[in-house]
Amino acid sequence: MASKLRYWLFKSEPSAFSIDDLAASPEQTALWDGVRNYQARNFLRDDVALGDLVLFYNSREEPLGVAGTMKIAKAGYPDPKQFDPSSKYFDAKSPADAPRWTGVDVRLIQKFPAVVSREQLGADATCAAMMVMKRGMRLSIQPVTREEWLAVHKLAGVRP
DNA sequence: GCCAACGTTGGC
DNA sequence: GCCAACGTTGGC
Repeated sequence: MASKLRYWLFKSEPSAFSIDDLAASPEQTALWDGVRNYQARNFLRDDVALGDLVLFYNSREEPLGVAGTMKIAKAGYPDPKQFDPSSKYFDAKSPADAPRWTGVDVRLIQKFPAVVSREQLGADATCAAMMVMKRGMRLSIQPVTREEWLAVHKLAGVRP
């Protein structure tokens, strides 16, 4: 029996990895790596499952907001960058036989016609309650509800 | 660029 | 195991 589909929000700085970068990736699929926060890692490792649906959120750089959607193409596996000394995400303390950090593969579903801004999100009763709208909530991998998923699509003017 | 909020580190 | 110092996140 299939497990219940979950909904998530992943943050990325567009200058590091944008939704256009994802669209330009082979098969519009890429490794979501570099998560170095334990709570976010636990979500990636334990809860994010194949087929789950994800909001792509532009963090720290304009245009802030939800740029589009993607789905999980491969569930959690060791983030290779933790073993790459040339990477800023290298972690010398991560044991090779028990990797500390997890990545997942994501595949583009759609880029929204325009980024759904924080102003739009804040003006919507459903979206305003999302974790990402809370001040000081820094978690880069967040669960969202089905209602929030649908409300963001309504604001974007597209079908889920 | 500012600064508040948060997570991690390290001395004790 | 506490907690101050420090580094990072992230909106403004």
